[in-house]
Amino acid sequence: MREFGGQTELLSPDDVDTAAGRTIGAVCEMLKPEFPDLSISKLRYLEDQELVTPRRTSGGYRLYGPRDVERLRTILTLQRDEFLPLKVIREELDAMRTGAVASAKQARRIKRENLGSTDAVRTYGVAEIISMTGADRALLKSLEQHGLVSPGDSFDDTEREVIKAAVELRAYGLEPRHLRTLRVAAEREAGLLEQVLATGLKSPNPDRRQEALDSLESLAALASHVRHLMLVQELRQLVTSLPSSQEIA
Amino acid sequence: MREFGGQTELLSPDDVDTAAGRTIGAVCEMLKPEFPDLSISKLRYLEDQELVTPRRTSGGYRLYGPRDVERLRTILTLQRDEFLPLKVIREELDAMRTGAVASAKQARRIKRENLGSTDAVRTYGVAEIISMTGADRALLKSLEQHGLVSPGDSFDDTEREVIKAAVELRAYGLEPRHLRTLRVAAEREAGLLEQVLATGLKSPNPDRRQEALDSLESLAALASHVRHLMLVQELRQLVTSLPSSQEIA
DNA sequence: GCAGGCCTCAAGTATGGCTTGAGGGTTTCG
DNA sequence: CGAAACCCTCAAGCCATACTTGAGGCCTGC
Repeated sequence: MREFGGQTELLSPDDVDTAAGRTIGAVCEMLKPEFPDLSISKLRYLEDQELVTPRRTSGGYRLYGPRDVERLRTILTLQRDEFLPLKVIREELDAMRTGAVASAKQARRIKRENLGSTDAVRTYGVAEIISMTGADRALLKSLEQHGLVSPGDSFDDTEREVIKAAVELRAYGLEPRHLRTLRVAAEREAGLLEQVLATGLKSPNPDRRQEALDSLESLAALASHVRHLMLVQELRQLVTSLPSSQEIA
Repeated sequence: MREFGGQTELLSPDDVDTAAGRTIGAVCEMLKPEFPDLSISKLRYLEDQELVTPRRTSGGYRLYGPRDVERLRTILTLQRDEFLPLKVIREELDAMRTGAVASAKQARRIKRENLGSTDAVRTYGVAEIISMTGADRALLKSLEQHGLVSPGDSFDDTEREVIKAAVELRAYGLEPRHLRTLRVAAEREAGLLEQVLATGLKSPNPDRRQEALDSLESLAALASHVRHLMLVQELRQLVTSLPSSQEIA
């Protein structure tokens, strides 16, 4: 009873006897605290939908290894927190090299926003953008001066979003000059990614370029994810170091 | 025929005659290019679900003002790109002061991850984390040295995510030392936000503190959104400045 | 060797997100 | 003023997604 050559799975003290994998019931129990409405039938359903494919015993019992469990966790999180339909989850998970990654969402977002065929770029005039976003001329000017939107009197969809956000941020007292920080950060991040893929991106071979481009999307998604996590950590620390934040519980 | 005292709406040359608002059919036509499966009945349905509430003519016709249209755009985008159910879209939109914002998603994410009651913090040991993420000891050490995870032999959920991402990033050649950039960026961003809310966060008055905390979430969401947009801009620029990226179209 | 757990497969259910249709008023434009 | 085009409400229907239930039966471990 140990004939799996696969991964020796580095047993931690408390799962020595589950080294072969867990049964469906065990997995269900295990994940229930985190996902209370998980059920055995749901686990079976997820397999039916090809979201996980646990090994089987010779008798036909499902055996979930640590990776399967981890993948399940990802799936259930994506479903619960991001509301992604199972079909989309499957696609995104399949699209990534390793089955892991909870940053799948970011990837899709960047993909859609990035090189989406240059023809679909609607632009807006000043008056139009003002009525759409609630900005005023001074704000536009200021955003332009701080490099958050490109100079000129026409704006694309991304810029419209930036402006909309800037309007809201101003309500909190954040001015365009504060936002420069964000721009600088983005520049650095882009630089980092470019550096990694520089050779591929500049290759005269279109296939290699396309490949580098695809990687760029994955990389950007992952990097964004990490940065998001870092921010969360920072904020948490900031918050927990407050006087007494007890009486809200 | 001009008796709406509401907003004078800064007419741009091409919508002088729609200053009073657009009829349902006009709105539908207008948004169709962007959202091809939009229909009149869907627009009515969205009102039924209380996602938009256009004004009415005395005869009962719906009249959509620019803000309504913008809100619709937000709703439809959230639905199409983020797969959010209408109920959630409504809640998030309602929760924001201004009806605008496409960064609603980020807000939810940060909210959930942030101060989520300190008791639910499962932690993982080294062996466990290695089997879950596929990391090795050297990577863990390196992440620790570069400040991406806290020192010690136990990891929380956020750290698990960071490690998982780091494993993937390494496959692209990005090492922990590169990721320091991200950490620094996050620190600055957090600093920025703290600065804005400093007084509120340190207030002895719990109500004010809670208020500041709520603001912090909104702010973090908006800032993340802006930073994301900046990154997209950078990447787009990076990509379009390539040799000839034509033959993919 | 049997209790408790697991298997498949087919059918049923709940919810979300619309569409359709009947019956009837409103606007616009010549 | 009148007709064509457009819009209204409300009730019912429809389709997909995401499961659950149940019948009939095999697996595994004490």
